[in-house]
Amino acid sequence: MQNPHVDLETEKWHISSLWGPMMGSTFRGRHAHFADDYFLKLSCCWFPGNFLFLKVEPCFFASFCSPPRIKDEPDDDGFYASPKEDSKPLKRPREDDDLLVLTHLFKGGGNTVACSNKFLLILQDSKAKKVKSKDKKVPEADKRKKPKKEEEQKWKWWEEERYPEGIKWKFLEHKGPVFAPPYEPLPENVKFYYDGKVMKLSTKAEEVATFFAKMLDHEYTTKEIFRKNFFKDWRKEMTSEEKSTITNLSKCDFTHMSQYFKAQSEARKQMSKEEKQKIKEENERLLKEYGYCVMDNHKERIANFKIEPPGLFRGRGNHPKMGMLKRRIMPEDIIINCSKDSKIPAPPPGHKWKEVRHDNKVTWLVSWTENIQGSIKYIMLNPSSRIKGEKDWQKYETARRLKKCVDKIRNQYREDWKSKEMKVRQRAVALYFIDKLALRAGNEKEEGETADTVGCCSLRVEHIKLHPELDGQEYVVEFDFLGKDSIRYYNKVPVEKRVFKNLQLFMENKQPEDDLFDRLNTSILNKHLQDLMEGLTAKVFRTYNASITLQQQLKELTNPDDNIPAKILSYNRANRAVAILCNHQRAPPKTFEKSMMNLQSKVPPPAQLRGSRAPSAASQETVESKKKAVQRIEEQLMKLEVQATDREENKQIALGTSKLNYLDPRISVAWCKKWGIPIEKIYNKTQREKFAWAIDMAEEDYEF
DNA sequence: GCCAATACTTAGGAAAATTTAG
DNA sequence: CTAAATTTTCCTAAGTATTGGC
Repeated sequence: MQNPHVDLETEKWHISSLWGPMMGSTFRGRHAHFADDYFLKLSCCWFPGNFLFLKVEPCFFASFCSPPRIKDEPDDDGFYASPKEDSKPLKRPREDDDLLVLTHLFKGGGNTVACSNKFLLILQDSKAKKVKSKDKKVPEADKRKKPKKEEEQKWKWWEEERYPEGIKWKFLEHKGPVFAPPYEPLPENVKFYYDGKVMKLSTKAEEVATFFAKMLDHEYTTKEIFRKNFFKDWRKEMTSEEKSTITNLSKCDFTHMSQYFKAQSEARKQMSKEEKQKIKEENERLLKEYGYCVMDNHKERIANFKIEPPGLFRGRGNHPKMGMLKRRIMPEDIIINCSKDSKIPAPPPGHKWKEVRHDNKVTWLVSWTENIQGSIKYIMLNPSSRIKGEKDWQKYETARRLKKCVDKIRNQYREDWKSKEMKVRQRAVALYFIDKLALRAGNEKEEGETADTVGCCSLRVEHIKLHPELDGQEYVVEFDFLGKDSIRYYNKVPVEKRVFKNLQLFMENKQPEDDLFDRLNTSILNKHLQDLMEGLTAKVFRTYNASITLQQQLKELTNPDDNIPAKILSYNRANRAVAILCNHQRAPPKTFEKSMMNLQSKVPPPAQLRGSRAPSAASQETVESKKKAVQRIEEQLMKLEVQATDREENKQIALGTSKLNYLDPRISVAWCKKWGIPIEKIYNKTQREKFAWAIDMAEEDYEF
């Protein structure tokens, strides 16, 4: 189908016999009954440029989904099959070259703009826009109902066949990134002082100075490294006169600038409703125009379509580069990735892209090189997109394959503790830590380029202490190190004697700053894991242990007799067990104590409960209503107590990270179905979008 | 085997939005 | 209504893992 102009004549009989149901009830559904054994899938979506497409695609009813493909993943492995289909599941073909796609205007015989082989038959007509704008106005009156239509139109990519290994898409079109707004010079009356005297800065120097001024309240602007890095980079932006005048950061007075920004942000808060509305609308317009792309016939949300604005770099923890200037990204820095046959995004007037490439082996739309670490940054799709969702699903399938062989692997590494080879022993002990404690792999990092943090393979002697006996336990290892994001990992763990002895051996004749596993790195470890199971890497253990823990904990903690809030507390506790395992911490909220007090004060005093109990003399009706009142209050009390407990236990623990990245969502979905918990109690809107695949496919008997 | 480059996932905190309390 | 509390979203840093060239 190379010819982009599709002759519709031959298809006419399809259309005419379809038209009635299509415009009628079946328009709202996904499948139109066309003949006894034949269905047409209808779907509709908006494209940039404001066209509504209605897509018509033949399909067999029983053709449901395929599991995510992992190289040679056995087919018997935990995929979801349609309940209607027990024998070999037919895979619904990917929407592809020979699709027939029509706008709803076809009937009217609009202006035909047939499109490329893989794409669409577009019928462009002013009516399309009319319908669109009408649609847009409706929500004003009917905002609450709006989601219904959208929900029904959601594309179930998980019911479709996957692409061959390595190919990420066939068609990709987008509008390019949104750049940071240009610098707006300060008003004349906002002054910068050097050595007590007013000094007018050049625009470039002033811009960088504002970055510092905006951070003045932060503790890190007092740090030696921050100030040194900042000052060095700031001077690069100065004119030669400025450079010769401004030689000492301590003589710089940014306070006036800082006050100005505070006033600005205060003013922003005080803005009228209309002004706020205007800003909101502008953001929505931006999102609508740049926030989506078309990837393989579907409009998909982009995660980060805005280019990171310039500013001062502040890494996490004790970062050697804190305070450095993160430079402004220009179109000339940008590499665009899209299809050859797509409309290539235009660079801003007077500018050029660094490069436009057409690489469908990668998922990113835009990339640039950042100047602090020299690393590449990408614009990619939202977690709700097919390309991210498929990968996520696959991740959990890999973890489930590990479940099947984890016992074997555990036996293996226990054997390896006795190996003659030092390398093998180190590998086995490291793997034991990764498995038991859910430690991260621990790649090597370039010294002096980043904060000093470690993972398993990069642990140093100074990070552990060995206690032959501690608090009545034998062979205790005390871990104390900074992990990812400089979050402290502190744990005292009793280990098996062999592990303990091995650790003693590894530490012999070493300095505190020497590597604990000097014969090991992540690449050696992962190569070994690859031999044990296809697709196995160190991080799969984290996923596996997190998910299996959630499943076990849910089984253990859920009390069938509990009401919904109590069951949710159990869920959160199971989630919490995982977060603790993965060491997902957070700074306790600033208002924690106070909000805890507030909660306590809301608990109705016991007197209220007792007082509600009616004396026996009361009429039957009164007794009943009083009883109900008591019940209501008790329920309320219970809810508050549960809430208080939950919050207290959660003080320093972040549940979000594990929920989003480590827990197979099908476990949660199944649990909700089993106990009649609405999914909204567990997942918010974003999370439901990300996990749409799991919500759609998992039944209550799902086993991880 | 080693290194640099690349691509992609995971992470906590800040800011914005929404909800609740007063 | 306003303000405070809480939740959600945004932001982008910081990890993991693979690959390809030597």
